[in-house]
Amino acid sequence: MGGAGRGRRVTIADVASHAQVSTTAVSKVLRNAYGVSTAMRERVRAAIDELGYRPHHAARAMRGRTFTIGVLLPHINNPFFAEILDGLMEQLGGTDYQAIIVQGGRDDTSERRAIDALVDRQVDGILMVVPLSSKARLEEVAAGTPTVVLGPHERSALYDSVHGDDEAGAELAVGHLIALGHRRVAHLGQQDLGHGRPATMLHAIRERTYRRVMAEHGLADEIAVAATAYTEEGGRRGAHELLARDPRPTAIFAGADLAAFGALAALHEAGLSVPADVSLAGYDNTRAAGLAHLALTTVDQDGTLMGRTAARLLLERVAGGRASSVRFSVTPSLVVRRSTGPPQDAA
Amino acid sequence: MGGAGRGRRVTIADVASHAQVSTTAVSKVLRNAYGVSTAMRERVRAAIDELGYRPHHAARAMRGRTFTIGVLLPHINNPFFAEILDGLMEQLGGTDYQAIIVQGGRDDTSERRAIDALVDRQVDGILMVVPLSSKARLEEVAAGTPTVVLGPHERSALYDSVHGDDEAGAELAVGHLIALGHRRVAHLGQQDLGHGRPATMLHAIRERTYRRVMAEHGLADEIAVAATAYTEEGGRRGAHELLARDPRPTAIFAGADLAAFGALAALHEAGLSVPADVSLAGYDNTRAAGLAHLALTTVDQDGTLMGRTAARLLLERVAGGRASSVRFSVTPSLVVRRSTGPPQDAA
DNA sequence: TTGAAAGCGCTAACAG
DNA sequence: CTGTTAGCGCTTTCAA
Repeated sequence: MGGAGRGRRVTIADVASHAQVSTTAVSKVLRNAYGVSTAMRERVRAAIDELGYRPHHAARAMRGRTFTIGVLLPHINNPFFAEILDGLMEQLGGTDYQAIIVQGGRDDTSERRAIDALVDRQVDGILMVVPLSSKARLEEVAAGTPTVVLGPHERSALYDSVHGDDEAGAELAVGHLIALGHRRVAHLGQQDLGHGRPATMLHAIRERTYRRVMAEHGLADEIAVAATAYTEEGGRRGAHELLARDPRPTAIFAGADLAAFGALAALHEAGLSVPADVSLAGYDNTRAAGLAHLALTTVDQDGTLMGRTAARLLLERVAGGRASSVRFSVTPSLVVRRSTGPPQDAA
Repeated sequence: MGGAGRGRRVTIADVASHAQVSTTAVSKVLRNAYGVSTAMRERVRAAIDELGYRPHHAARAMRGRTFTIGVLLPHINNPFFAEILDGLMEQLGGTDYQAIIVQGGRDDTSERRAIDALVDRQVDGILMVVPLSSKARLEEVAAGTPTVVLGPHERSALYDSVHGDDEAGAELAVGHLIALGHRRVAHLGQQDLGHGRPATMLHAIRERTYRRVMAEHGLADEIAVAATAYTEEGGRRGAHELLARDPRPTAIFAGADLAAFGALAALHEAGLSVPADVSLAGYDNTRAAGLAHLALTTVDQDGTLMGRTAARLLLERVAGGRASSVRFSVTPSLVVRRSTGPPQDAA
């Protein structure tokens, strides 16, 4: 059943009769609405405390707010998402809003189901982190529920966007490797999963930028991409694929730290040392990348700030204070550690 | 507001009139209840599809089920939790149930808030993963909502328990290190955060077992514990603390892989090599532990199975098919990799 | 400023 | 097997 044990639950009717006022009055006090005298407010509050009243969420949802922010995460195994969530939770801390998370999964069918679950539960706002769904689908959702999308570089009139400047980030990483003297720089990317809008997905932008920067340095012929997944296993598989080429790359730019860790495993398995034989750069600057024994060169992009900002924008939308949509871009920076160095023959 | 855009939302009344039946009939079809002819069922289903009807979650919650399973996770940064969740999602896959996740956080105040959020939203069942709250508090929740608790070794009449055999696991790890010839085996543990029931918490059991096994081998004087947190940073700090002792340990048993990774960083910073100078064992067998360049010896305990089982037990409870409570224990096994070896002087 | 009353969409008795 | 109807607890006009 409903409450925290036996017995009928306490309703606003109970509070009302206990405080000798109407249910309307109680409702108003609960919502901090206008038109309640201080005296009445006090009486009601006292009654609420005495009776241990808790609002019935579902009943509330029937007419008004749910005080819930829904968060769509592709999968919780990526530590970068944890940072985003930390930022969101921090920003939500002072408010009455509660975050609930659903996992979108690998394909856009299961993601759709997860988003529907949020919409069905009438969350007051939705944060979609790196969604696979098409822009049309996102706008469909955004038309009904305040929405912020984190990841894709899209501008929509219906939702706010928060993302890192993936072009700048990828350029930093690839540029760094080339500046060290590398020519055969390969890339570990992610396969397109959603069938919606590859061009604006962050993995596509990182890959495209890699290709552009290579070409700009006259290295178009050296372009080598393995498109797997931004996971440890994906990185490992992709790196093996890249290392099998002849001649093999002297540097690898992984689109995500997780993939870079997988690449480290592959390099180890191939008997190659980092950075002497192969340099390796990642993306996200996850906690693990900073650990001394890994010391991964990577692109930092402050996930906490992104999460905080997304939450702020969402709360603004929920409060109804903003009609126009907004785009927030975080500028990344390169963190050079010991996983990158000049190529052997140039040393 | 509510729906997927403009216009009034489709209700069972619309479906009923469109299918020329009563709302009761529609409701029954939706819930797969008894007493509906096949013909009517067909008609109703057709009407549902044609009108694009979706059940109103809040209205449903007022009277019946929410078809929601709430999951409490301490924090999403631990990859072992991702495995548990994978198991849960897999088991929920074929059903109408949706999982929503809330983050409990560091202290039991914030955990309480997260659990309340689940209870308030009238989830049909709750899975609490390694909760900090007291047993009394858990039972309070379990009295009102079907509950499964994953982690603590408690038996309660009100909820089901799923946990690894942490005694066996810790014994495997510590025994392995001692068998290799180590005497100064230290332990990286977790500080007690909740003020409820330290004795049954898995980190307490791992630590207690470490102490017991050491004593049983006549190594009581060599016991050394750093109680920080099961995180990378916690492991790093704790390991530095342990390594500062004189004489320093020749082996470290970390209560979690995440802490072991932090310890690897600390060892690297101290200029010590693994396993030549110090052997290191972890717990959980996370994906990363298996990567070739880390090759962490660790205790495997099949988080997916735990998640699957927890979900199964929860669904049984939700369906009301079981009165008695159940305890499910997963037997761990040791995965020996290259991070452990005989001590230097014994080699 | 206050309160009475009409629903929100659904489920579950209860009648037919 | 099918339909009628009374609420679930809350918010929200609309009067007083």
